[in-house]
Amino acid sequence: MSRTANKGHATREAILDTGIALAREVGLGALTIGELAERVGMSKSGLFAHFGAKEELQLAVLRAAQARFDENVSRQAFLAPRGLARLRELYKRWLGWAASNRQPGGCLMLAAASEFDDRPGPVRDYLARQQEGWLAGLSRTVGFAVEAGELPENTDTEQFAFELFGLILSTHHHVRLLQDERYFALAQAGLERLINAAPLRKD
Amino acid sequence: MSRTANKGHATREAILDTGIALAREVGLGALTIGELAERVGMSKSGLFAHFGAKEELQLAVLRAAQARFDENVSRQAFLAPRGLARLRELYKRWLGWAASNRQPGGCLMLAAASEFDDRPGPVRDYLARQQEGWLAGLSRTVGFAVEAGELPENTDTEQFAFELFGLILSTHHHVRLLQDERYFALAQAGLERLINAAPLRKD
DNA sequence: CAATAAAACGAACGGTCGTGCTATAAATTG
DNA sequence: CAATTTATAGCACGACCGTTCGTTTTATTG
Repeated sequence: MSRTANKGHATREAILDTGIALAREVGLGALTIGELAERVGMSKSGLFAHFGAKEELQLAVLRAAQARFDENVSRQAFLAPRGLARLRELYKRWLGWAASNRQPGGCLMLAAASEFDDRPGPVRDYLARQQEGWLAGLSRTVGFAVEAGELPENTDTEQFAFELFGLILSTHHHVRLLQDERYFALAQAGLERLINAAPLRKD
Repeated sequence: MSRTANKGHATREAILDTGIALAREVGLGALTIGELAERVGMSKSGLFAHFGAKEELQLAVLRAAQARFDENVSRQAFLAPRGLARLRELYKRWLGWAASNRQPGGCLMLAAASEFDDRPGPVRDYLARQQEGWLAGLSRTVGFAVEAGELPENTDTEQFAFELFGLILSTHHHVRLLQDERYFALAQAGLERLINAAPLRKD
């Protein structure tokens, strides 16, 4: 028996697919097994058996969402050459992912982080670890632009990444809450200002 | 009978006080009447009678939190003279309010906005209207610094406010999720960069 | 095809949810 | 103090929660 070709794996994938969508709508904490089972078209207990606990379902949904993010944002952006080109591509795809109003719910990871940042446990731990990794990757991407001579030698890459993250968050917040796509232009202007007046190390 | 000296008003205030704290911990959507009643020390139905509906309780909690925010941030900052002094004071108090790890839960309005930005209804409407007002006030505060000659004449005040908001959000996100107060320094550096390299209007 | 393992189901559990209703206790008023 | 309004409590409701368990259906294997 191959590891991926069994029935269980297939339905599990379908559950996670719908689970991501549902969690986006109601929040990861408010995701309920009954509602999810109904959307998938199976019984509550049948679905439950795949995870054994609500928390495991939440973690599985987060991991699945993370995988989709990596595919659509990180991996695609890494096809662009190191430097500003890659940074711009990453920012563009990240913005589209996080703040797109196309489908309801915005970015699941951002919403979950806001929801769980005060609830100790595996979910919070997962989100924190993932955030650390993402921030480190961002700094590295900025660093490549420095190495390429496209940003000042003494650019503070961590500060740059921190502010870049703020631009994404502000766009996410305003686009989603105020339903005004005009804020995408401000996000773009913010990136250009970061590039043209990059934060420098103090030393 | 005076309007404020009756018993009902007093307990209602106590309920909202505890309600803010509880909503910070579990989220506004997950705030339950039973748990809140227990914390306040009264019966579920007794508490419920004050609001008549869960949604009214949520709105009342939000309004109460808003009032506290206005007192501690806006009103205090407006004691400083117009210009960069007021802007810095506002930023400092805002940061302290939103990202302080002193008491659990962070900023209720930010958390609620993230939670309800996809759930149409009175709560969402309230948050959106409040956000519009706050953003307009921010722009005005930046504008005073322009009028005072402390920022370039053609400063884009909306862009400035948008990016300022991003710095707060990024600090909130990182301080709360990663439990690292080091990010307050990045927030400060971000403000200085905004002031020293302010975004300019394109025209 | 038969034997076996995996997956899904249905019913039930103790709890908690928001929300009525009715009665009692407390505060306010004349 | 008595009358009356206001605030609180108690109880019950239907609905849904996460979880368990035994059974039945469906896949996989030899």
